[in-house]
Amino acid sequence: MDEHGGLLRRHGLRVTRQRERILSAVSALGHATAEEVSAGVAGDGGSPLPPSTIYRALEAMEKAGALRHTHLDHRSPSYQLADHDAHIHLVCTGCGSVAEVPATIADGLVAQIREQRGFEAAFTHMAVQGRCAKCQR
Amino acid sequence: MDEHGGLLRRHGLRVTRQRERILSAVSALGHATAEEVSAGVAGDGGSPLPPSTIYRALEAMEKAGALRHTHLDHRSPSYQLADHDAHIHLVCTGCGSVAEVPATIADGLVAQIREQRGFEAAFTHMAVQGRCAKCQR
DNA sequence: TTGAATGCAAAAAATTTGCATATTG
DNA sequence: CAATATGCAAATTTTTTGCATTCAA
Repeated sequence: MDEHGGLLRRHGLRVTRQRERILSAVSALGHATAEEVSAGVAGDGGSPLPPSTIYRALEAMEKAGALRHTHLDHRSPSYQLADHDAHIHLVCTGCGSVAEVPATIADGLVAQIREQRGFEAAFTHMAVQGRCAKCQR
Repeated sequence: MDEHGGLLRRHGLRVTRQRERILSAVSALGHATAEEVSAGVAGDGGSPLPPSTIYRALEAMEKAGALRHTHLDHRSPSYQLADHDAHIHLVCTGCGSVAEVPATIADGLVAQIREQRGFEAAFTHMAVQGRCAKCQR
């Protein structure tokens, strides 16, 4: 459960209890905003973390390459572990659920955009809005 | 230049000078955040608009269907005219430029996601991060 | 006239910064 | 020990709300 120390070390970051708790929260939630991380660590038994610690830790871990972020909904950035397989988020506008599909599904489209525009698109971790099967009924 | 009155009327909204100015700014900029709209209307000769007016007008116009929004960068929502052709934004992480490609380019991918997941994806107006041709060099 | 829209001021959220202290490597 | 990270408080920034007034239909 708490072998996030290795992840931190591997990315050249210091291993602190706060960052391990933050990583645990992100890992447990799959993807989380600063606020969700805050709520997450609040529920792990330890004392709550000040916003500055959370914001700075997320930023540092992202810069170091341990985390990535996208915008799933219409607000704050959501962070995930970076070593998670590359994928696309399917965000349902009906129920808010978030499913994932391997990013490779977009390979054809990426190639097409590259040929037509010379633009190298990164479909990794991106969010696509839509309606899930359940909400279409 | 200012026939946005029709657009407002068509969507069941009242035609006010403020909303016309806001629509002009959005239209001129192509896509704009609340802050950019604020700057835009400040530069049109008229008096500046208070934030509440801008936020409420954008929200009302979006709800009425005259505007749409996406998240181009890592912050606020960017609004556009809804009658703009459906398209995908190619946002360059290098220079920040935003290009557009017709949404139909993703038809194949949309079909694939529908078949595999039953998820009806709306690629319309979405943002895709990447590197433009210029920034790849 | 009457409901919708505005303007202003103030409140609430969300994010960032400065700095002294504590901690990791 | 030196560099990093933390905690706390306060400052910014961004967005929302209440309410009296104005305006479009």
